[in-house]
Amino acid sequence: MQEIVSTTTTDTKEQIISVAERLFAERGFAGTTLRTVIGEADVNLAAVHYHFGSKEELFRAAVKRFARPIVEQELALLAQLQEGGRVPTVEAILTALLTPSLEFLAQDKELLLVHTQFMGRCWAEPEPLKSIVRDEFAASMEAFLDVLQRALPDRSRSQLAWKFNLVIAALIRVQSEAGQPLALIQCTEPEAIRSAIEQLVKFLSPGMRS
Amino acid sequence: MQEIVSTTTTDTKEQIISVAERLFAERGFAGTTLRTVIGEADVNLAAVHYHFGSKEELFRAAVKRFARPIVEQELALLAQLQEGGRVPTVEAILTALLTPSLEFLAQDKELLLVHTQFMGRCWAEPEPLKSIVRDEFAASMEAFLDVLQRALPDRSRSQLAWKFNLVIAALIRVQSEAGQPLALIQCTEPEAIRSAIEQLVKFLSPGMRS
DNA sequence: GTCTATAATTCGATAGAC
DNA sequence: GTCTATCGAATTATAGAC
Repeated sequence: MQEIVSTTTTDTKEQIISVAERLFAERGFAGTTLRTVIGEADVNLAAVHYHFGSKEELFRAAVKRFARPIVEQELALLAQLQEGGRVPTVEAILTALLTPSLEFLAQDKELLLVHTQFMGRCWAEPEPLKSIVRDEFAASMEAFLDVLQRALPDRSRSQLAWKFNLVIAALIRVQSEAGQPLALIQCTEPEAIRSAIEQLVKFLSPGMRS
Repeated sequence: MQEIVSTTTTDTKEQIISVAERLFAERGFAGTTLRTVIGEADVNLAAVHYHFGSKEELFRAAVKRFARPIVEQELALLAQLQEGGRVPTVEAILTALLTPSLEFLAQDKELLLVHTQFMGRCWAEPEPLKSIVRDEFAASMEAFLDVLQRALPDRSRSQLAWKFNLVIAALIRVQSEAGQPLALIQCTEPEAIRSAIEQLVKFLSPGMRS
């Protein structure tokens, strides 16, 4: 549908989202002012309202832009695991869940840290912002929970739900702390990311079965 | 040192902290205005600045008031585990870490949910607020990491550190989600809290050893 | 210690020219 | 689509009477 007309996306709208994403990640929604956004994005204040309508809609646009490719890849990996009606292992399911968030955007090292921190902080936002994030990932979350239920049929749905919740918590924590002194993810080299995913899966899998 | 002179603490300073704590928990620091605080606390705006000096100092006061008894009990439980030079099990260490945060304030059901959500959101606050929280728990965190190192002497310090980080993440998540539909903690009955701690320890312990 | 009143600033949003 | 200019409201913080 879209043609590649330039190597770098310097469109005003995308530029605003990129800066807002980073500031939301660092300071949260309420702690970020539109004036800071336009200052760093080098655009006019009125442009924000022209393109997005409001600060909250800008937040929604930022969430959608970074969430969609991740959810897409999560569901693709999950479908791949279930080809031919197979029931995947817990390890395979968790790997499919964690990989897109941590690896997908690793092409750009700076971007990965921004995105991971943005996602980490998104889950801590108060309503109605949290719902924006939750809704965007809802389809993927339900699909993973369904597959987990089939991999562990003798566990109750409610038990699987809160354990799954802790997996998400671990993912968010790893993302939030990325780059800090004693964090699991120290650098964004593809090899280091894959190693981190592997260690995370080893940490979490036994608990899912306990 | 202190005498019990009244059944309820209606002191202005304590009243302000109590309301601020709840609002910080629900909306975060930047999302909470002093005017909302004084409105619900039914005190004057100037009283906040008289007692605390600034909004940030009010936050610091709130963090200290709820963190100190928790840290105190954490360290007491840890010392108790090590009596006679024993090396505790991983399960015992994790139980000592999780219990005070989840159980200590369970005498007052409403207060427990406020405190757990406050602590959960504190860790998502941007600097310099996050450092206030981290500093308050630093002594306890280091002590637990030291004991874990003795319980698992063949693990590297850095590996223990990020795994310990995930334990904290699980605790924070359980606290943040407390009371919500599919959360581990649905009610604040002492029995339910203890059961939740037990399940959490079972979930996390195998991962610590993996 | 508590209050009223207000300073000084900053916020999100909008109007209207180009 | 982008800009300047500004509105109206909300913010933290302070001054000064009681």
